[in-house]
Amino acid sequence: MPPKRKATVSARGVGSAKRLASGTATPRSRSIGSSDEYTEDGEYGNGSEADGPPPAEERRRVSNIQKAVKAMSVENLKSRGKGPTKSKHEATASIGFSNLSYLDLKPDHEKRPLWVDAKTDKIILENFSPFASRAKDFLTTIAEPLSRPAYLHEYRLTSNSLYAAISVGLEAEDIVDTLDKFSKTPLPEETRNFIMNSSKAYGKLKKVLKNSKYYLETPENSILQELVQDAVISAHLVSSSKDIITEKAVKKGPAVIPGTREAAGLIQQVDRQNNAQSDGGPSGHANDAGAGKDDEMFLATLREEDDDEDEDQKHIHSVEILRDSASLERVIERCWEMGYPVLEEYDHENDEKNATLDINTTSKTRLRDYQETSLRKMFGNSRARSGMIVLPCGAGKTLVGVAAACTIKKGTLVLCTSSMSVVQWRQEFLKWSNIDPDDIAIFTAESKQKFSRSTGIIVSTYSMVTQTRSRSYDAQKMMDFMTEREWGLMILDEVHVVPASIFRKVTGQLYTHCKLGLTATLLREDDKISDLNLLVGPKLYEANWMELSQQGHIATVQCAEVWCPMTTEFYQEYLREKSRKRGLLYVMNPRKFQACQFLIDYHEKRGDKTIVFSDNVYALQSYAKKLKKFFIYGGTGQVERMRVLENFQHSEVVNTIFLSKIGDTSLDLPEATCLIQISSHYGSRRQEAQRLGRILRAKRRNDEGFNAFFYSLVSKDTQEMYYSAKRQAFLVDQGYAFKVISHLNGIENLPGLAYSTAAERRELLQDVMLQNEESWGVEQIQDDLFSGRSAHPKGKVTALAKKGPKRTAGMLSDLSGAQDMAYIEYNKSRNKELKVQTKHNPLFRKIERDREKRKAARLEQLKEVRSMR
DNA sequence: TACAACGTAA
DNA sequence: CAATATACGTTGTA
Repeated sequence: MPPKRKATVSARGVGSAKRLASGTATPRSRSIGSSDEYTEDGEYGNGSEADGPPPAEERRRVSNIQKAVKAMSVENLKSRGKGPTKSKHEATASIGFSNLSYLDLKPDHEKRPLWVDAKTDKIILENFSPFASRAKDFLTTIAEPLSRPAYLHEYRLTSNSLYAAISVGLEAEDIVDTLDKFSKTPLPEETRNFIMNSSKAYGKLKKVLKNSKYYLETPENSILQELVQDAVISAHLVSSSKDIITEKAVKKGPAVIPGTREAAGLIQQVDRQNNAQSDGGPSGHANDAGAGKDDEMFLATLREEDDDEDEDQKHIHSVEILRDSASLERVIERCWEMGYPVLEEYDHENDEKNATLDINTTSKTRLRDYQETSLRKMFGNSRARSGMIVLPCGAGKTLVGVAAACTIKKGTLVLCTSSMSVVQWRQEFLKWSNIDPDDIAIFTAESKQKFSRSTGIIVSTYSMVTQTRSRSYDAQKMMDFMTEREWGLMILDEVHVVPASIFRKVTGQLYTHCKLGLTATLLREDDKISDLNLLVGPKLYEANWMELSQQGHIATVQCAEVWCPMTTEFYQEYLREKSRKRGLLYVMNPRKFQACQFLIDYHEKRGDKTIVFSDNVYALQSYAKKLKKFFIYGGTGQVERMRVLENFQHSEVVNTIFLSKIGDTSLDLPEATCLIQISSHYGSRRQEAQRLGRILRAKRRNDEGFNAFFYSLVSKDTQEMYYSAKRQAFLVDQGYAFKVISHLNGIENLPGLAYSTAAERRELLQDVMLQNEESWGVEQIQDDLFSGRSAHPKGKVTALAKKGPKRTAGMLSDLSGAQDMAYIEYNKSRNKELKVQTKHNPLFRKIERDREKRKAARLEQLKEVRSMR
């Protein structure tokens, strides 16, 4: 049995955060309140550097990388191993890898691109090696990419990644041999054993759906015997059928993915199989200078695979699992623990029971290389394998989904996060495939269609499917329709949301043979991301952002972090304030506002379309109002939203809009080319990546020398610095370099620069400081009004009560105030005022509700404690 | 339109 | 360190 290893998808952030912290790329001043950087008059402390990438910064970055590379050299490693403990520690900390000095180098190590560290199962790739591109293809197949910046890439071998490799058709021996070939040192024994042992049982155990029942299936009876003995597993099996069912196996042929060149008859069958393995990188290998004997040998190794038409697979043994999602999940998890990863495969070609859907990609549809590669991983051996495909925003995830559906040709279910993307998915299906519009239906609150024929596609949202409360009649009808049939494929858009407690129910509620998860950011800040392995399947493919942008599939982005010093007044208050208000202070920092104004002006003059993001609604509104730009946030009505977006895309006048986190996901604005972040949610890596994604599909990306811009405005010497480092971790792993700009050239000369006098700044500060208290005051007033009113009988309160809400509304618009007040401002109509008389104020109802909830929870706990005694 | 319920963050 | 508090966003239903 292989040693137990925890799947490590969620661990990726840890390493990168450490790397960032320990520095090298951009030196950061983290010293909150260090007075040497902060000058009294609020001027920029080190304003000597020029606009754009400061050369000094750049040089330091490069030299740091060279240092890191040097640190990996033989001499260094050898000497360090014998050196004092302290330097050993330094080495480990500064690069983030463990000491490799105990390894013996092969004589021709310089040509070989890999370091393999047996202790951490990490593999380090020297991306500057002539063989790097080949090694990369291989590594993405067998290991998890942890980080892929410019020079040193980091991968990790996990049981999960090996399992993915084996299920694509590689064999353990091939992996070991090839790894050894690329490695600078002889492959460590532990690593060799790990690969051989853990892959022994891989691909042997499958979860299959037959007649709306789930089974565990394997060709090796002994495995099943062992599993049935296990207490956990047997508890979740259908008790009546604990006996093992044995059947004859069915033979199958290879699959063809529509939309590929091969489907168009351009490539021979034989070549295809080789390509599937060796052509992993979209770049191809034509530009490999160092191609030589080694290459030939390497390619030969890879070609050998795939003749695993196993003759011994004559019988299949299976047991039935209980149907609820918890049981399914537990059984699969337990099998993993016992060393038998469960594969979910769908033999769609031989499925006679479910009707075949008439769908194909249109003749014009051509998949890009990387899309093809990802699909090959899914349809590796003529069956459809469940799993996840990770592609950056704007890289055509939808097309991958459509192509997958076209390959399986069975009833398909698409689940997305919002009803907006539901409509988009349907449009994409109609665009890329020849599906009959009658066969593709939408299931949302507004529209509950069905397809008329025996099978088809339904697009819906997660919340629609996982509704716990009562449903409308139509919705219930529709759910019944969906739960009682078997689906060939379920596409899970934005799959990173699935592990949430509610959404994970979908996998148990709906019968699907195969699941495909799509996402750009396989990240959550909690530890639930690894649950996806059990819920949908392994990660089949993850694209490299840098490579896609080099090939022009997504825009090239210049990322910059603009350091804005706090003004004296603001910083004093910042130091004094606790917690909540601090955030407001560093967002409203006048220097930040000026930087924002300057950048907007600069990019408008260049003809860019700019989006400004702010999480804080107060800041959003005051920035936008001061700069006279449009803004959209949660409280903005649907009509207003559409109007602003329409104008932004097509009008020459509207070149800048402000968005709250409403714009983080599923907003398609191909016009946008520049992005400024003024406030963001703590250290959310996912948010950062998704915001960057807004400009990746820029229409103009293929123009000569085109660059999109991504700015993060950060108030210097505040907590923001720390968060911003965390946020960037993911993008840095993807290879993005953040430049630090500490002075914007020419900002002093910008006409109409806001807050340029101390008086103005003081006024702003007062507004900001008042903001919280006033909003508190308003609450008090409402409380008074509310309690006063409710004391009176309904009819009597007329004039006085009517004045109440109006007065608060007036105060609010003056202060452009607290977030909760959006409600009042939008409810100025007479109707509302009358309603307020009879109804409790929503704010207080909510508070009351929450209080009750907490009380109930406490009582519940008390009861539990008592019953335990 | 209001409400309820939920997700996402450190 | 965990559970909690919080603000903002979303959805579907009445």
